[in-house]
Amino acid sequence: MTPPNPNEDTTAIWVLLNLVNRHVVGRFETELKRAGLPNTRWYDVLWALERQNCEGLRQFQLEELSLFDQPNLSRILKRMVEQGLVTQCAAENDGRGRVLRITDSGRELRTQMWAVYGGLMLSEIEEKVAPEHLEGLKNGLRDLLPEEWATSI
Amino acid sequence: MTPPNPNEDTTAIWVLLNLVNRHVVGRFETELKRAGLPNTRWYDVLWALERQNCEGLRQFQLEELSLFDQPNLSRILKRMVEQGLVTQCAAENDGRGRVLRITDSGRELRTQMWAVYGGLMLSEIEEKVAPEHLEGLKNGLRDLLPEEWATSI
DNA sequence: ATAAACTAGATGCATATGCATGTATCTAGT
DNA sequence: ACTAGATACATGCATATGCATCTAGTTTAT
Repeated sequence: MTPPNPNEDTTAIWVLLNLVNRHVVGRFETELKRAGLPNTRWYDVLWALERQNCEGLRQFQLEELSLFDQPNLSRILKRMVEQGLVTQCAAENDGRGRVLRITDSGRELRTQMWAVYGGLMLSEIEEKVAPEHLEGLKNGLRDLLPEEWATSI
Repeated sequence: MTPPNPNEDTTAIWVLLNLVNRHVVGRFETELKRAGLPNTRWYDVLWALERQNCEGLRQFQLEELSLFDQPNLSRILKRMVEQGLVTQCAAENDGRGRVLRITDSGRELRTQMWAVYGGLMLSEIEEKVAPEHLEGLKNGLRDLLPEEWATSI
């Protein structure tokens, strides 16, 4: 009837995943907010667009790269456009589509954010994980993703 | 000015943590919802209370064990009480306090949920993590938590 | 004994998220 | 050319979350 019970390691990992996510993401959000900066999701958008430079990204492509679902991304972008961080132009060969590009002001904001964001990656991750756990952590996390995703990281 | 850049491993771990959390937690929520059951947070509350049996837990103690912040827990409990899963009695020696206990109906729901929840722990975690990554994953995740927390898992 | 500081928990409000649906455009089959 | 179905994106709505604040009760210091 009920499935066999998960073992201790499995339980520990599930609990740890939840705690770690809450704690680490929480630290990022708190510090960004304290610095008067937008949250990590905005950073991800800015960075994804900055990497594309002037070529830009279609909205559905950005969606695949980000953790947003489609309606949510749509709204976030609206606000980012309002704040002049991102431009949204009609796509050339698809009347439905929008091409997204980062603006200079968006680039500037991302750089500002990186000072905090990058610093947190150092202090909350790089300095914390013991070298002997590094590979296992990285590969173990990859194991947890569907194969389509894991290969790209 | 800007801090030194995090290395590749650090970046990979940060990205993976986010992806894994979204994917794995998402699977749990989806499957629970599909089965017409409440979400993982409710499960955590029920399980924490069931382990205490008739002794019960104060609300602030439950808060420490759970991922809720205080106002949010307060509201969740209200709904769980309304649905007869949990009782909230005045604490004996503290006029401000409430003692929480799980009801029979709460126990029953938790058991039902476990059929899905435990099964997902097996299929999404136990079957996925390669044995050689297990220790590194577990300990690496522990490394990421503040010391006060990590010892108890 | 009493005021100040603290703790437990509740509530209001602004924002975020998830999901269903809507609209416009595109593609394919006939 | 025309219709059926798919795709890109937007919007509405119900719920969840985070944060500030409120109330009631408790502890501490004088």
